Amino acid sequence: MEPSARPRRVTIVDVARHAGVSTTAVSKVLRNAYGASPEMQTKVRRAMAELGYRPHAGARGLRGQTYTIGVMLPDIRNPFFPEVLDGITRSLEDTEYQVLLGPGGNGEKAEARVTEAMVDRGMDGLVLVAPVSARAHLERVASMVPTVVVGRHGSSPVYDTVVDDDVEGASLVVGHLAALGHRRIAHIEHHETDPTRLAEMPNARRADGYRQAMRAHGLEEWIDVVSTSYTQEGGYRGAGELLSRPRRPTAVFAGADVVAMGVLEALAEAGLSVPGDISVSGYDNTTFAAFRPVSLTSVDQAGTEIGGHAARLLLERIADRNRRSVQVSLSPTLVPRRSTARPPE
Amino acid sequence: MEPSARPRRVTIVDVARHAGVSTTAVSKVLRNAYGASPEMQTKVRRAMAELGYRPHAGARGLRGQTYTIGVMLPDIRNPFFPEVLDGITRSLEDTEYQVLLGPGGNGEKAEARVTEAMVDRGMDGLVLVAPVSARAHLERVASMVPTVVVGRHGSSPVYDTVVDDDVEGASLVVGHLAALGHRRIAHIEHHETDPTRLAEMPNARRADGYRQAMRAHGLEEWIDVVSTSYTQEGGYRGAGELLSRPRRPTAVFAGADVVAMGVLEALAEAGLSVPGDISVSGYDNTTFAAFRPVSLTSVDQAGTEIGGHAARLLLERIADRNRRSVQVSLSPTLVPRRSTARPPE
DNA sequence: TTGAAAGCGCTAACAG
DNA sequence: CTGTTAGCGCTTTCAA
Repeated sequence: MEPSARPRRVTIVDVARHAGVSTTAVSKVLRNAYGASPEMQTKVRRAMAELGYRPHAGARGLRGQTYTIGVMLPDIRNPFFPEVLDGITRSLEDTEYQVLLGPGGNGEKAEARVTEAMVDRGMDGLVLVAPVSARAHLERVASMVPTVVVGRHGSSPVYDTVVDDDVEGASLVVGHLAALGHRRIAHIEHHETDPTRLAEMPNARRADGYRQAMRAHGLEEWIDVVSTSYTQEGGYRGAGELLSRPRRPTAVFAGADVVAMGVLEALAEAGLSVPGDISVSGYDNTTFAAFRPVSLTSVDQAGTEIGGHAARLLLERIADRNRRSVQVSLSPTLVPRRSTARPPE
Repeated sequence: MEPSARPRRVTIVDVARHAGVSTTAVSKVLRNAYGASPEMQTKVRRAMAELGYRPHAGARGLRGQTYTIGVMLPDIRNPFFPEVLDGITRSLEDTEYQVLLGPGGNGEKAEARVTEAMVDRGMDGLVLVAPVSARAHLERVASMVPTVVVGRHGSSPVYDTVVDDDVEGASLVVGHLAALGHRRIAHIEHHETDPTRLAEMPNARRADGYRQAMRAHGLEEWIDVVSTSYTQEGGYRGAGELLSRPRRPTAVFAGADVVAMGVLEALAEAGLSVPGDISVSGYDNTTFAAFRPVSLTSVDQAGTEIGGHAARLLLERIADRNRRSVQVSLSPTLVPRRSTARPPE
């Protein structure tokens, strides 16, 4: 292993020479393009194999495609996103496309940097997962490269969307708690100020769904929403606020599993038992929700399927850039666990 | 937003014409290369800004660099890796380099696909996190592009390594449990067959460290290692096996936090309390280890620093490809929580 | 069906 | 310090 041994890459020219054909021929075989006889095909393929040829994606991208799909994840830490990613990679593993991830970093600037970088690298298509960027930016990106937006409501003519029905998810939780006999059901939401995002972000939909469901169950007088953030700390603060109410809620619907963890922390400190004194539900059905000591009731979003749909839509759009935009909405399911039970007498 | 409005990209030629200079001049400014007067600089920069010019990474890569760093993560789900990633991106956010992730997918074939893809895309440097591939493959990759391997012991002349001292980590756990009064301390390890990997993989080091520490504490007669896998299910099976021993251990050192979750599951089913009946320790100090209902004693690996070192080493190696390889080893710390306590009388 | 030649956007080597 | 020129590896006309 000589550190200085840096052999020149095998190029299409080498393959052509080795096979005794033109570079054009090699290119055609490479792309499965029309106009290469079976004998030509086998000849070229043999040469490629013998030389260990690998096409240079950057060079291909200069004229054609890079065979690269970029996936922007806002937060690698959120255990829900890997599911989506799995769905995407699985749908793409039998294609020539390679998936590369961009760390979105939860902020408009970080997202802009990553999306620009992906465009600059000539990616053939983009999947943006739960982006927080302004819609104008999303549309600008989508106007340059085929794009599918995941986990954000609202439709655009230039990109496709895949979402899970957050209103329904919230309704499942409220329904579950109401059926157990709870009336004083509170909700902790992620605070959102930006007016355009307000309608499109899942967190806002969950809060809306909560309100709607409470009304549907005749519990409007108990509607109680605390605005913090979708973090453990947000859950902790939110729970603190709820515990200071004159009439405490008997159930807390946290907008995300991490939020629920903060709630559990606060309840434990206050000496309250779950679900004995208070029931708690999360959202996302993340890995740790299933862990024995946690056992958190949550809403499952079928991440794999979301990713699968996103990949399919993207391939379609790459094939036909002018086709009409599509919106896919999937239904969540409730996963009841030991953190929810009948309210105390 | 016309779906069909696809304006031609602004190129270096446009910038040159707009600024009234040569393309070479623009290229020099772009790269902060030597040989451009201050006036030239400002003129060109203005033109770039006015036209909204963005360099095409693929085209740049054809002659020079792509300004892209590829990071291969074996398993996005493992909450330890995001830490490493943070360290990398943070060290790189003030540079021109963009970080893109490749989903390694935990398998030699998947890893090969991703590393090849990164090489094909002309990436300037690679960080391979906890790769399972054969060393020969790692060296082949490293011989083509500057590479840093993270979380794998053993040194190579062609790539740098950054590891956390797993032997010491295991020793911390055993020391902690021994100090609490435990003697019958068992360990659940990840089963490893491949002989070359055996010496290099962190899991093997942890098991070794466990054995060494047990001896150092005069507890060799209680050495008890169960080989399963670093998964929740592996922990469940491992615990089941340990519970069937004639003399049950009073403490279980799981080689990873997920493994510990499986252990907790099995103990709960057996009606045993933690830490009342049995103490449990994990490894990695993942996010959920800190969650209130979990509160798992674990070993923290300073992932951010690991990532930071990896990025630094990579930049150094990109600057000087023939410099001697470097091995960095960091020290772990123990994070005691409520899952460990004195053994029952 | 095949191949020659031009060119994608940029950098490097070289002259001026 | 500046500009001209020749590629990088591939795809795409366009003739043959």
